[in-house]
Amino acid sequence: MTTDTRVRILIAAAALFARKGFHGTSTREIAAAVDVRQPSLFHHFASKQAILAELLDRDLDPTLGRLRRLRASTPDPASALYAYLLEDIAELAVSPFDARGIYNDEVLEDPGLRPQRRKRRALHAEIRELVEEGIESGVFRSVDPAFARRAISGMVLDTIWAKESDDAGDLADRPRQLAEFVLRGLLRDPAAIEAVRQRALETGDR
Amino acid sequence: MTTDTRVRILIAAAALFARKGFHGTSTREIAAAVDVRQPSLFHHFASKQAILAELLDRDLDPTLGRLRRLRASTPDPASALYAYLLEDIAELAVSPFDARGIYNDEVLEDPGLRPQRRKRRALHAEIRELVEEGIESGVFRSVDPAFARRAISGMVLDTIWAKESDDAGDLADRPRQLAEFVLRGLLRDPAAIEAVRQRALETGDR
DNA sequence: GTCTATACTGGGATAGAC
DNA sequence: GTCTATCCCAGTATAGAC
Repeated sequence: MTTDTRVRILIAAAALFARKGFHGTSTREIAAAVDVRQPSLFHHFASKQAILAELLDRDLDPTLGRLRRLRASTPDPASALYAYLLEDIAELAVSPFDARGIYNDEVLEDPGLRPQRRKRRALHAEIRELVEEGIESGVFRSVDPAFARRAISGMVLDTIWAKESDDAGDLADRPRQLAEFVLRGLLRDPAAIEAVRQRALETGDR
Repeated sequence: MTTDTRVRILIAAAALFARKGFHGTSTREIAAAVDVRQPSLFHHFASKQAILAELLDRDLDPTLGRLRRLRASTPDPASALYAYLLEDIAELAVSPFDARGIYNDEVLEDPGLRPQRRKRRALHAEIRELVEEGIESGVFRSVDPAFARRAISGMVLDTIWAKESDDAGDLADRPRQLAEFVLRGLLRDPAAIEAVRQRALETGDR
């Protein structure tokens, strides 16, 4: 018994969205990739947009959950951020759904994707709060939290684009590299990074 | 005498591409924004893609030029990178052409945009080399240069997205914040950042 | 250099049989 | 749950008058 057609549609659509964008991908292409006829898609999803909505949900929901859990269980904002970045990048790397095409902000603008847009905002707010906590407690430099949040999102996004790029480098080490880079940019005392990583790994492992 | 229609098309198209993406923007919308009929566009540009191509050229050519000039005139890679980031972000902020929509990699894949794709690769290569030089000379930590290049691109891209966002923070200070963040992530000795900034400003000012 | 009219294509989605 | 057939619209681009 092969994988659920519904899931195969999601996987194929995600891959195509990543390569050609949402608008640049036709339902016919998705259908061809799944090896069904184009109208069959509409038995599983009400619309092309509904496919995207489910992809977004399947990425945003667990990500938001992870971050909130980490924030609750890890008092130190620096370690929480470090652990979040590790987990997020690692998760993106192993997910069957290629996330590279679903966060082009243009597409999230559509009124039909309001719930997803709200979740994404919530995620951004959580990260931003984490940065603010770090600044208030004095561990982070006093950067503009909005800027830091954007820088982090941009790096994460662009890092996952490296999935199959030619100049990808050592992919397995990417989560750590990213977390390290971000924390170094934020920490008032970069030497503290060893301790931060240590605490982050402790919380992550249990 | 109002601005050249050709230029007004470029400005309007860039703004729409930024908001809705290339595929998500129709030539009708562009025409409406310029207040001409849709077929009139084709007097100025051979195709919709040609509009995008020119936008890319107008951004890539000067950017690549600036970076190469800086590399030639600034022996210290750390300062060169700092100066480049300052200039690049500042330039993006004042450009009449909104650059946010033109670098969705999906769209650069089209065979018709090969020249632009090549230029972009060249730009990436230059940045990567800058990072490599910094590592070889011992000023930068030994990060994966491909990763660093991606992180930088991602941050720049996402930073310009902040142009009119609600949580934009202090926009005027963004170039410095970005350059500082990146250099802190790279420098082996973060305390050296003062000297790096100093040298960068000297080269930039003349 | 801009217009109107229109050709042509491809895309999303539905109807209804099996 | 998948198929064939088909509708309908939106999109790019061209022709040719002014």
